[in-house]
Amino acid sequence: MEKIISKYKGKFKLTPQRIAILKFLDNNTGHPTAEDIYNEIRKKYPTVSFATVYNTIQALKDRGELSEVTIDPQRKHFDPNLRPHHHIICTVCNRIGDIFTDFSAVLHLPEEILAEYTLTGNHIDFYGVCSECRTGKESMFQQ
Amino acid sequence: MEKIISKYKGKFKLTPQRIAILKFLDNNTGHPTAEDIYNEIRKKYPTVSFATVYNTIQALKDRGELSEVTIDPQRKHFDPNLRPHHHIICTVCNRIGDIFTDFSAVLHLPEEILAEYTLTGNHIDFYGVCSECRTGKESMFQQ
DNA sequence: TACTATCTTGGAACAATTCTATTATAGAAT
DNA sequence: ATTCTATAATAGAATTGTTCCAAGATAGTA
Ligand SMILES: [Mn+2]
Ligand SMILES: [Mn+2]
Ligand SMILES: [Zn+2]
Ligand SMILES: [Zn+2]
Repeated sequence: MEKIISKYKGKFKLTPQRIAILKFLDNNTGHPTAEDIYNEIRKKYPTVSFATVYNTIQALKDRGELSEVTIDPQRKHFDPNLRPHHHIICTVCNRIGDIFTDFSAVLHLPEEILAEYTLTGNHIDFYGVCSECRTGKESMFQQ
Repeated sequence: MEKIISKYKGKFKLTPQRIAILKFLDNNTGHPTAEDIYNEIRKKYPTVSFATVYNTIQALKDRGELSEVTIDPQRKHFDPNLRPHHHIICTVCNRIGDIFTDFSAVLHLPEEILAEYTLTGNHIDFYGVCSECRTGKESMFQQ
């Protein structure tokens, strides 16, 4: 927490609302939506507005400290972890988990694709069912 | 086209609007949005409504004949090709290309992930710059 | 302590999508 | 061919997620 404050000192105004947002996002691996952030901050600052949440998200994205995760067709999720990584989505509860393996070396693309595109990156969405969602219904997911 | 009509015969009502939509989607590799479909159908049926486009999309999804591509944070794209495949997005023009390589065998996940999830699938988004977007500015993309 | 650039806020605006009530029609039954 | 009815098309309202805006508040500096 002290680290958060010192990190942003002099870079952008640290208001109580922003500090609460930064605190919530710090090491947050839950891929929260704007609404998730809003609901959390509202606990401590009941009058916080969605505009503040979106403004802060935008400020952090502009500073390259937050990324947008496009997995959920309904809403945007955000990720404070900027280390390149992949995701795994539980198809039952929709929770998004992180996978820190670099697969670039094994993702050999066909020549025709390499001829047409200059590659810059890749992102994998794995799909599965998490252990919590399997509990009590193991049989449903056994092959 | 005849094939389309016979394929749907007796399964769902073939209206002129739906036939136009099916025709547009048949073998369409352009990953159109609802608006793309609407604009195309409107050429022939100027009074077609967005509701008809969305209704038909939904009917096709329900019948498992159209899938939704969640890549663009702004809007949904649709894909009539149900064969599992991956995508490559040009980061300049945002066009979405198809990649029909199955990487499952080389995507070895860490034990802790395999312990937590029952895997069911994967989808890769590759990023790059297409040849058209490179034209005249090759230098920008050379390493 | 005062100043001001920046931030917060509520609500309006917006864009994509879904819903609703009404009218029209494809395809089946006669 | 004509009638019938379940299903589809339509216009527009409603909903949802997100962005914009104008006014008042405040963090950080002087
Ligand atoms: Mn992540
Ligand atoms: Mn595709
Ligand atoms: Zn789950
Ligand atoms: Zn391009």
